[in-house]
Amino acid sequence: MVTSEKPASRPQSLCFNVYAKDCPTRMVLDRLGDKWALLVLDRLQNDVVRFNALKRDIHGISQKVLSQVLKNLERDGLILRTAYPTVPVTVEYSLKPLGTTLIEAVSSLTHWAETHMSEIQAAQHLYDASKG
Amino acid sequence: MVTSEKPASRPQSLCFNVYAKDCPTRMVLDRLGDKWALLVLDRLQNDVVRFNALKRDIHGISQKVLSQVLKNLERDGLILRTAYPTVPVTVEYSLKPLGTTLIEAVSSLTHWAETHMSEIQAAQHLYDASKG
DNA sequence: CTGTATCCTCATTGATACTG
DNA sequence: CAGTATCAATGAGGATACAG
Repeated sequence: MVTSEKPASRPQSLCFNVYAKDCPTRMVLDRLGDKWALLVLDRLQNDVVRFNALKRDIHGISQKVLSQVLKNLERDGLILRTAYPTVPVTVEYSLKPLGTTLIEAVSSLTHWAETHMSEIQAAQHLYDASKG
Repeated sequence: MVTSEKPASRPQSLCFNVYAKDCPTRMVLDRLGDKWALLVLDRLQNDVVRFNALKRDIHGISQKVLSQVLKNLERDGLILRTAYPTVPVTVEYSLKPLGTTLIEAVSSLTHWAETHMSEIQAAQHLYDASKG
């Protein structure tokens, strides 16, 4: 796609180049865009949790999606997967330090959400009322 | 779905109840999950921009998606749409204060991304090498 | 210029069944 | 218990054409 080029006049506030596919911002947002990933990270924040416990706690997630999410998070170095050779096998997931720092960064966003949610809802009602 | 109930032992770090559909965190993440919305907000951070300028600057976005995104952001009270009755019509989009605060909150995430991206990539390479 | 409408494709997801 | 495999359905998103 685009390799560089954006209106040159203003500072690159979000990212060196938000249009580049390899932009860090894009990647983090993709990760957050996965609505389940963050719930998994959150659930692991203070606990070591097994696969089925995650599935049970994060209500609504399917087995397939959970295993996908876990694989991605593990690949990113955010969580640790530990398998014990019991019968049947036991697998535990836990947060790595990198995952911990991400959760901490995210909390500023959640704080924003809690603070401004009422404003957003008010704006939505206003908008809906005026537009039909 | 689930109305309450989650392992009660640990603090509700992310949200009062991440399983509830009306959880603020969910909503903000949904908004961020829309990969284009943030690019639009970013582009508006210091400028007032017209529709086609946005379309041109945010390379790869389609007309349809751009208009959807703009409508959502306007509905949320994050941006302001101003139409001038010229011929042909002129429409300008700008950031409202609420949108500005969101962008600021997001910047902590982008900072995390820039700081830790190399660690993630290293982890990915390690993972790919070990798993084939 | 600023959109809306339509069609179409492709990726994500859920459900289900099966394996080590 | 902890996944993988397969299939069907749903919907987001692109391309294109058209309208105010």
